Amino acid sequence: MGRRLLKSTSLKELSAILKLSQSTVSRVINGEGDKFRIARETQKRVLHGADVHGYSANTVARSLRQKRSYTVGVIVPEISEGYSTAVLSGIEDELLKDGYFYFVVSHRHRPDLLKGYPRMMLARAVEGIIAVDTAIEDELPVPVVSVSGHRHREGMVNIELDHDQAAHLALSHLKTLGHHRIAFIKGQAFSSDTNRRWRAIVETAKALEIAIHPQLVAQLQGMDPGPGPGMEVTRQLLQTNQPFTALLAFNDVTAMGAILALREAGLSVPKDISVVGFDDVLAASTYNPPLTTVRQPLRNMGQTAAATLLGLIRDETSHPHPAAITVYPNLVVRKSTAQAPAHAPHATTAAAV
Amino acid sequence: MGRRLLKSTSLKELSAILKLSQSTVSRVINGEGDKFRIARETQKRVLHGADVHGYSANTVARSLRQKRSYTVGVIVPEISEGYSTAVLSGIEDELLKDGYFYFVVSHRHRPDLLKGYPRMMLARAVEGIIAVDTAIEDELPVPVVSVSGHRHREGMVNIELDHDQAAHLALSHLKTLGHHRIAFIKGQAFSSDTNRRWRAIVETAKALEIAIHPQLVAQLQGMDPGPGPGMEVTRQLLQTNQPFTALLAFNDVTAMGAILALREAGLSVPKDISVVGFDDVLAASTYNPPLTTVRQPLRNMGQTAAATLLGLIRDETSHPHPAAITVYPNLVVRKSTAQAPAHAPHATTAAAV
DNA sequence: CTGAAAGCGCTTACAG
DNA sequence: CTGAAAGCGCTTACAG
Repeated sequence: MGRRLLKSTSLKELSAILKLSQSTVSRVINGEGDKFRIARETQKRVLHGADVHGYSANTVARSLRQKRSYTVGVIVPEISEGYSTAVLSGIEDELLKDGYFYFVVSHRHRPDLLKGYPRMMLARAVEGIIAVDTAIEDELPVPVVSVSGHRHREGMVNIELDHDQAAHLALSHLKTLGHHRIAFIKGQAFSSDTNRRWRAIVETAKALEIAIHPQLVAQLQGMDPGPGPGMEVTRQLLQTNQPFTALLAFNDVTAMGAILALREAGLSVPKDISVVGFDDVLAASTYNPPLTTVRQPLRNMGQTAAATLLGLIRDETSHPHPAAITVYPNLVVRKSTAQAPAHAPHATTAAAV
Repeated sequence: MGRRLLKSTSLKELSAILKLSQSTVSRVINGEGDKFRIARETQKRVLHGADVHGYSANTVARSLRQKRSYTVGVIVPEISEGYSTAVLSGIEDELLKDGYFYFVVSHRHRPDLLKGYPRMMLARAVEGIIAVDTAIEDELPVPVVSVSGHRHREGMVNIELDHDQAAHLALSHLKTLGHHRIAFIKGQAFSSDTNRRWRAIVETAKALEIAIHPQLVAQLQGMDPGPGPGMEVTRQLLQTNQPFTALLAFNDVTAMGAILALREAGLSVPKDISVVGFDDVLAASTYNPPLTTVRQPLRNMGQTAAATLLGLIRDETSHPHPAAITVYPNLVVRKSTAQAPAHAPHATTAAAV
């Protein structure tokens, strides 16, 4: 008999049973009994009655009246992917312990969804939004916290990695190992980290006196969140015949794709070419070879984002908030990097390894 | 100035502007203009006005009135893990195109959360629940669809893999390659697939005349969703000194852990030992070696679960529903399996590869 | 074809 | 200390 919602006792019914007004019952249920100096005896009766009749307030009605939903929206590029899900899991930790729930939506870089989802979430009365690696264009009437967003805007705080330090970690590691000719794979244009990170690399390279050869700089194309684009672009890098002994990838998944392409060309990682990833997703440590990577504290970034958002939601007085909260990377050295070979290797004909 | 919700145009305001009643505007907005034979001209005006003033119905008010929330709850063991996220992404596909949103919670096998989350979601007025690889104990007042749940219960439908076919795919592949001594890694006791899958393996092995050696059967321990437990248990398998040439892992992540342990023991995959995984998570194809695995159509399972749940929610008359919907696996042959060696190899001292 | 009005289940000024 | 009543923003019988 298709009933939709649990037909539970209503406030009206419960107060009728208890012969009290809805106001009184409501106040007790919400823990405001003492505040309104409701007789202890009455409070006991109410609590007991609620228990016996299985009463709990209808959150939809409450939301409508209070104009609060205890719900936030989270928008991510893609749900089945290491980066977003690590952040999500941090968000969940923080939100649920404060009684908040969240909706997740993934836009997959489709412009219509990017535009529409924030509105849809707003129509769902979310009290705030967390945008993970996605730029929110519209000005929103609720606080938004973005993780790696890089769009500074009034009332929006950004959780971001210290990209300068990240670049320094990666490049000085490579320099120490004797690498001079380093190839770079930049992120797709739509990824909000792409520009910021590349700028940090350029500056750090200058500071460390590492030359960046334009022919050794490539950029990821297409929306595929898998290793495909990294593989593709590495093949192209190889075809230019510009020698290099190390490769710095935009992220771990790309690094994995690069390794695949390198191996396909008969090159060994790390013996011939060292590869450095970025993120430290779960799969990085079990990859073969295990990836040397710049670790982003993704889960922690999620927790920070959620805690910050909750703070903004609660903060009625809207002090000026920090525009950004910086988190720090660290270098995880594993097996995909090694001492530079004496001579830069050349791709041979494809050979299985 | 802590305002919580978008102070957007209300129905009242919009109808005042258009000089129409709320009823008329509401009907047009909800696509019932023709049904109520509202003049086409009027409909145009309404739609245009809504567009101009950015009106969209407050879903909280609508929910309260209709007693529907257009929201479902999804409960998963772990959010940052390949299996759940693949299913989630299928769920999202299906739900959002029908205007439903979903809450996600992950219980991490904590009994208090397993018990509490369904209730919390109910208080949030979810119209149904999808349980991914988790057994729901309580009888719920809303439809429940479970993905790999294996708890048949009144009014609950289970999306499940054809485990017999899965076992057949894996074992006959191995048999064809000449493997006779096969090691098995069963899932953790808490995973709902564990028993069902193992039973299928035992029966299929009998049918194919493949002997199962008790000493070559191990089981995953602990909650760690990563490759650790697989590695651990493979080391133990190796220590028994029982020869084997192939290993069938409970899932891909475990297979990756097993390969790590095998390599650590100086064994080559697939030359010495063939390894078969299960699931075909994203990382399986880029692993080294790329994993031969029994593919579960995870995303499709998520879509099916969502579509089924939506059907149950809509179906006022509650016909008897099928208790289970079966989906089919297929074998993805990659590089972690090969012809069995003439003699079962022995682990040597650890050697880096 | 369109509208006036009730009511979903709460919370919260306002009053006493 | 407690209650009567308004109102959150919709949808939907009911009426014409």
